[in-house]
Amino acid sequence: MPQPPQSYRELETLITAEYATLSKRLQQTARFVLDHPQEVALATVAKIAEQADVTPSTLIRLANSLGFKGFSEMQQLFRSRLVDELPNYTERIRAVRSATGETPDSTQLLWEFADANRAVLEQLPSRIDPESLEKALDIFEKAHAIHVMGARRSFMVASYMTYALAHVDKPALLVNGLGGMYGEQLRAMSQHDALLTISFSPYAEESQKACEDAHQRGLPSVVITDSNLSPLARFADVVFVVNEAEVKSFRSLTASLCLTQTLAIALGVRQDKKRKA
Amino acid sequence: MPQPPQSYRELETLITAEYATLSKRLQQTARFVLDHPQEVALATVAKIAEQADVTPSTLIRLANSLGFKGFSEMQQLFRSRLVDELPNYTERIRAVRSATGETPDSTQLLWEFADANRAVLEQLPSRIDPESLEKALDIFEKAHAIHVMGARRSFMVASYMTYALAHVDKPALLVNGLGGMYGEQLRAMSQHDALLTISFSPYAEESQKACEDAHQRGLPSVVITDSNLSPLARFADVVFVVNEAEVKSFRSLTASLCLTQTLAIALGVRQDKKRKA
DNA sequence: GTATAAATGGAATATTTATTCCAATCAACT
DNA sequence: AGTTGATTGGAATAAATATTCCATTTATAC
Repeated sequence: MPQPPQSYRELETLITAEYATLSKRLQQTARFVLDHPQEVALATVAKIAEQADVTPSTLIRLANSLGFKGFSEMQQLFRSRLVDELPNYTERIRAVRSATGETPDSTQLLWEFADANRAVLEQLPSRIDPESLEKALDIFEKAHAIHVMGARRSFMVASYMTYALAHVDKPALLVNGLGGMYGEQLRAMSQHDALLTISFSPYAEESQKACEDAHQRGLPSVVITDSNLSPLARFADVVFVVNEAEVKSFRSLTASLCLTQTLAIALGVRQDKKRKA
Repeated sequence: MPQPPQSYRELETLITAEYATLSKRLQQTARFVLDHPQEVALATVAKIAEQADVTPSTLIRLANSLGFKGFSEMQQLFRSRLVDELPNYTERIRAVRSATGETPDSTQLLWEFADANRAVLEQLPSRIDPESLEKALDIFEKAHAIHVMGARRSFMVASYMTYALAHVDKPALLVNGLGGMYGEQLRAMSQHDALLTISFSPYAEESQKACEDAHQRGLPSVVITDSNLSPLARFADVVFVVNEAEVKSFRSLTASLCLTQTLAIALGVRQDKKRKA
């Protein structure tokens, strides 16, 4: 291997090509460096090795087996990539936009979506009331099981929440309406459970119904929606209002997802603490 | 000078403010570091000193006189600037974090998630190859119907994509494995269809199988995954590698969602154009 | 199963890089 | 011009970081 790559892109290609011929540890390492180029660019061998869960020697060996004289030489390529790619974000959007004129070509769309979602995420945490967060977590913690309801566009968020809750060992049930059994699934909620409903305009009939149902039966209920005036708001014990991004009249769900993810993991953290105590 | 700046922006302000009070050599050095932040982030003291036409000691002295313990500490700020473009934001996170007792853990988590996802979205568009985007759209446009496959964590993305495609009038089928019928659903793909698979480590068996299946039957196939070395990559006609955010070992799906959303809507735009023509 | 080669981890070492310190220089004031 | 105090350069030292080497483990072939 006398000819080391001269650019990051060449390096990427080389690693992909040679991957199969590498040993187990070297594969693990190769994979890590490709997946965390930023880390590799700036950290020390020891730090990177620790994060990749290998020994420093292995990193050196990887560099050597790719034709470099040592790790430092390889690191240079990762650094050059950082510098080359350093984008002034808004400038690049403008560049993409003007280069394509009026036509909404796919790359420009991608920039716009990414930017819109990014902006939404920037605002989200300061717009969520910390007390509401804690209150919602109280409800979830006390509940035996959490039923999660979301129809149409919101279904995805509900399904993700159910998945995440399961991963922090919280019994969670997705109200999916399979076989037209929304009613049956809702009736299955016990007095010790809680309901989380995600619903955006135009608020699906089923979601409203679920929320009202829980309210009448005295079940604790948390709602994620898009306005304080949402029909679901008045039935809930805790309401989260999230502002979603919109591009070309397509609304995204990034903020809601970020919030549900936080709820799930914060719940996990709480449960952990409680168990230890 | 007991309080060193915590972010690049703060540093910038401090240097500007203190500039007049600095000695001649220190002014020269300060000017250089502000004008060549990239250089300062990556080079060694000796190299920077040479370029700035001062001695290494001077650089150390500058760092010290700005409140840093040493040059390395100051360099960290230049590096962080290289990595994330919005020092304002990370500064706010640090503020939330350091306000001990006042802020509940859940709020801090929310800030961290929002930030991690934001950072990912910032990088996404420049890491997605425009050609791949166009190629994927070609495939989708030609396909009679698009089958969307995603298991476990990726299920949500698949389900969203199916929803979005339906909304741009593209026939889409979610391979959901309901009733254990993955095999049956996959066999139902016709020669004129296409497959979109979303899969992340640890790659679900079913997703790998779906992808391989399509490959063997000669169906066009697009994959969204987390590494060039993903087992699904070699079976696909187009591969999108997305870097997802990770907080407390919980991975998010923001980037994948943003990409799928873009694909769906870009497809919608294309179809619109074609219809008009 | 045993022998042989390849791969691995980790401590020892070499190298690079940052920092300190002091003598020399420069500037300000008497 | 001479004295004092701050500033500067550069060599000496300390710290950090990368690399090498070898004993041990793991895989491979017989």
